[in-house]
Amino acid sequence: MFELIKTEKNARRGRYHTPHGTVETPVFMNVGTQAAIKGGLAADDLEQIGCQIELSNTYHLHLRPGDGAVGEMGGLHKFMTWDRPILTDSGGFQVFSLASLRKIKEEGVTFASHLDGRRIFMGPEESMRIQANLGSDVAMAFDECIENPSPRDYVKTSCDRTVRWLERCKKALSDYTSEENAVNPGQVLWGINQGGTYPDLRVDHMKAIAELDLPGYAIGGLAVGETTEEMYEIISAVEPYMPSDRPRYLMGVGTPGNIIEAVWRGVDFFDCVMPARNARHGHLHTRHGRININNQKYATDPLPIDPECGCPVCQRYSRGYIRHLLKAEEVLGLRLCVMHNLWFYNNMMAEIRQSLDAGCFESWRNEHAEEFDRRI
RNA sequence: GGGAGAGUUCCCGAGCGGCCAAAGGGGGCAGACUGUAAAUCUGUUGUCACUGACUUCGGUGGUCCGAAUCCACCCUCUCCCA
Repeated sequence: MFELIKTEKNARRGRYHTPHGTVETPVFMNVGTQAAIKGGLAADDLEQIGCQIELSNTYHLHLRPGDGAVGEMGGLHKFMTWDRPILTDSGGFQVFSLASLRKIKEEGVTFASHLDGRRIFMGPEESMRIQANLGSDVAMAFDECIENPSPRDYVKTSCDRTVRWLERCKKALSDYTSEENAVNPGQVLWGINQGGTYPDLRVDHMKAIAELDLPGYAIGGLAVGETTEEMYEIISAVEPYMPSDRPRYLMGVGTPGNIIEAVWRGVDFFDCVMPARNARHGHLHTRHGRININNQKYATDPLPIDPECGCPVCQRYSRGYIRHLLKAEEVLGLRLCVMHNLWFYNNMMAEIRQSLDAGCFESWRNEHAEEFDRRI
């Protein structure tokens, strides 16, 4: 259930209730695809970096260790000892990212497992079954994330199918969660909007899925090839048709600036692999822009990653030391960098919420949106 | 003291007369990354007045139109025999 607390133009300050607690929005979901944050962060670390909600993946956990195994262990929350909210992505993104390994039909998608090549069939029912076994608080609809740009005809065909898939998802999940031994009976389904870069197809699709009256809606299929400007235009085009009393989730986005701009346009939930992946590659966020800690100039720099940062890493370690750890391929280097970047993202969201509470988000945005994305 | 082998660009290492500023690794430097097949991938790595020129393959001479590659001597290292 979603509570809209306050708005500032299109931007929204809200609160989302799940069986595992409440999420203050706007929020960034920390990505743990295989039930782990890459870079060696443990559940305690997630608490330390201010993570409210974690995201895991249906396709990856189905392959390994198997959703049946996770179900037997009592579901994802118990499995990873994280008793706060979890959202699972449906496998729809893998239809895009593993495009060379899959075939789409009306019933669903056949993948050649990226691990061993064996045939994996996943349709709406399979995705819901898996997510029910995982027991996340929010299950995402099984969709096709369409690459941009794609031909209009193809996008239309795919969108129509995604609506039919969504109906099947809704039916299946409600069956599975009402089973006596359901891992998480309070699990809900969020729908996903598609439509490529065509505003009219986006709007048509959004209207169609809104009719299913789901407890949340996402915009998918963005940040997959189009320009940033196109992405913002699509968000603005779709937003008026998203139910205002339901959470809105922009999937897979993005840079700090992208997130700020999307909040400004009315989005509540975000997730992105960038802060963690970039961190592993030495690209770290500061309040004045992004640095590459691998650069020679940081070799003997005694300052923390960001002197203005309040994260545990910046209270203790120098740029010179962290650079050395990365160069020497010590896992500690990855861990410290990931902790810093995720703390930066979660803290940024906290600042956004504070400025919304105070009614000054617009000026906060004007001050920070561009600067956060700068490379320095 | 006698014999055998080796010395290549930051390192290891290929090359054995022209197509060699010199393969391939490593390391260095830089870039990309947006619902994670990503601790991955890409570029670059002698100098400069850079679509060309110059210097370089232990040293010094030499052969040849042309040498990292062939010859002579020298230096250094490794191994074997005394």
